[in-house]
Parts: sequence; structure tokens; C-alpha cells
Amino acid sequence: MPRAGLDAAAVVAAGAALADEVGFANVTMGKLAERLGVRTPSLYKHVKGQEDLNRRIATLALGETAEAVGDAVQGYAGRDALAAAARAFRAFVVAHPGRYAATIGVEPEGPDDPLATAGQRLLRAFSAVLRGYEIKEADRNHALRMLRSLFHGFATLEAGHGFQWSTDIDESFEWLIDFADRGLRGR
Amino acid sequence: MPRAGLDAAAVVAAGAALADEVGFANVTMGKLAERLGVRTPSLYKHVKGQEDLNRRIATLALGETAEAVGDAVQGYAGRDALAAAARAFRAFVVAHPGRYAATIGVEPEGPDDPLATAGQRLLRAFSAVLRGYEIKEADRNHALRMLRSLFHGFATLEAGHGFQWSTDIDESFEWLIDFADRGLRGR
DNA sequence: AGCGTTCAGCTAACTTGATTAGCCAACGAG
DNA sequence: CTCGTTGGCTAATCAAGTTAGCTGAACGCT
Repeated sequence: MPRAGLDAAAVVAAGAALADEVGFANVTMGKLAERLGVRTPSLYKHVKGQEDLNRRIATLALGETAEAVGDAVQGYAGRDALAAAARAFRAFVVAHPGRYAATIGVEPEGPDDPLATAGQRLLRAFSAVLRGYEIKEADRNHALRMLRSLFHGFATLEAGHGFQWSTDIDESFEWLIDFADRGLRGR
Repeated sequence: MPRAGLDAAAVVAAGAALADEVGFANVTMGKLAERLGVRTPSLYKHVKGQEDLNRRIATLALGETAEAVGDAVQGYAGRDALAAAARAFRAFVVAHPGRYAATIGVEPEGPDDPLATAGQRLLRAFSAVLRGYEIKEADRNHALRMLRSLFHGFATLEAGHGFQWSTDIDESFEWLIDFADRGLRGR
């Protein structure tokens, strides 16, 4: 019986890919094992179990999102940076709905949880956007939370097909960016 | 063996209450049956199964949210209406995290799905808020989606303890309302 | 090359939870 | 009172996660 040559990273990566294909809720240990050409119990050599797997997928997804947003912002400032960050964020969620779904509702278990670290990297990427606006120190965290709520909300609603009628979604998103930009400039 | 006198509504209501107590993800047919003083299979006389139950809980939650927001808005206009709607929405989500979690990611199965109806009632409540602002017809749906994204995003992040550091969350929320109000007035 | 250790992957078995089939008694209409 | 409907039950099946314990492949060392 030849070895499959797996490790934790490979298992998590395959889990994330599977989540994008079949939906995060449908990622089972069995399907993932099959995908990897291995029997289910073998996965337990690499991850502690389903919950650990989910948490690791979420961590991976947050890290990738942070990287995408961070890269997109490079070299821009003000409205351009905001738009770039917003589009990169949304593009990631649309392209990887399963991964992103994994991040909803997971909580870091401590300050040194890699999940927390990845989350902070994403926050820093959005923080960088705010530096292009004149925001009072006291308002900075509020503005950050606003941006996060706005884009997280839009992305999850879109990913869940929450927008019902027919107005163009791309157009709404650009409108949203414009709305946020004006609001941030006007204070 | 005396009958428990259940019906679909009672089962769903108990399921919603259970979701608020133990978290939506932990609502099992078994726990719900126990809570109702009945054996698990008996629940299938009232709901088709777990998925049907979840969908019904989501429908109930959306309806209650719509009612709460609709009531809160009564008699107000403009900024007052926006603030009332926002606070009512957030209060509901904080008070009923399990119910609200049930609404995330469910999709109506058709135009006459009660879930869709409930969702539209909630949308209408927010629509009413927008009537207090001078919004161009073409922008109305965008603005509606913006409000929905903003409040849905904030509520889910808060419910999932997604806001990490210590800045006061109530304060951020009021800041958010103010931000939305100014943005909606300035166009 | 031979040797020993480590450990990835396996089979077997257990557990929990959802679901179905089929029985039976409680309730309501006449 | 009788009968049909139907809510609740027991028993059984199925799917998925998880654990225990075995075994041989890979690798380093001599």
C-alpha cells in the first residue's frame, strides 16, 4: 500500500477546494478522504477532526483574503485604495464561497490562535485604506468596523443569493463603494 | 400515553427558542424532542425533517424581525426612522442569535415560499425608512442593499464575536447609524 | 546492504443523530 | 358508541464522525 504523502496543509487545502465546490456545509470527512484517495480515519493523522479542519480552512481563507486585499491596495490611496480593497474582497468571496463560509461564526480560541492572526492581517489591510482619509483617531475603529460590516454583509448576502430582485449587483456594489468613499471623505 | 398536543407551530417555536439557547448549529432533532417531552420520531409528524425545521425557524425569525423593525419605525421619519429601525434590528439579533443564524444562507425555493414572503416584509420595513430621504428612483435599490449589507454585516459580526479589540460596540453602532444617515442625506 | 524506529494509512468497531416503517391508542365527528 | 384520523411510540436502518490498534513503508544510521 503506497503512501499518499499527505500532510496537514494538503488536507486543509483539499478541504478548502472541496468547500468551494460543494459548499462548506457539505464538506464531510468522508468526501474529503475520498477526494484525497484515502480512507476516512487516515485524515485524523493530520487534523484533529471535523472542527479542527473547519477552523483550519477558515484560517487559510482569512489569510488568503488578507493577502488578496493587501496586494490589491498596494500603490493606491484614498478612493482608489478603497475601491481596490472592496473589489478584491468581493472577488475573493465570490470565487471562493465555500472558504469564506468557513470563516463565518468561528471564533479564535486565544490571542495566539492562527485564526486571530489571520483576522488581524485582514483588518490591517483595511486599516491601510483608512489611512488615505482624514479620520479622527477616535473614529478610526468605528470606521474600520463600518467597512468590515458593509463588505462582509454585502459579500455574505451575495454569496447566499440574498439579493432577490433584478437590479444589477455589480452596479449596487460600485454604488456601495461610492457611498463609503463619500462618507469617509465628508468628515 | 397522553398526547403532547403539538403542532407544527409549537415545534418550530420550541426549535427557535432552543436555537437561541444552545446555538443554531446545535439544534438537533433529539434535543428538540426531549425539550418537548416527546420521542424524536414524533417530530416527523409535524415537520418533514431537520432541513424543513431549519427553514421554518428561519421563516419565523425573518417574520419576527420584520415585525420588530416595522413596529419600531412607526411614527418616525428620516434619521429617527433609520435609527429606530437599526436599533430594533440589532436588538433582535442580539436577543435571538440562534433564530437569526437560521436565516443565514437559506434560500427561498420559489416566489410563494413563506420564507421569501417574510424576507420581503423585512425589506419593506427598510424601504419605508428610505422614504424619509430624497433618493433618486434609480438609487433606491442600491441604497436598500447598502442598508441591508451594513446592518446584516454588523449584526452577524457582533453575534459571532467578530469584533475583537475593546472599542465600545454600542458606540460603533451609533456611529454607523450616523454614517448612514449623513450618506443618505447627502445625495 | 542490513537494521530499527517512526508514523501514515488501514480495518474494525463504536457512537450519535437523522430518518423510515409500521403499530396502537387518543381524540373528534357523527 | 363507533369509526376514521392521526399523534406518538418502538424498532430498525443509514450516514457520518471518531477511536483503537495493527502493519508495513519510508528513512536514518551503521
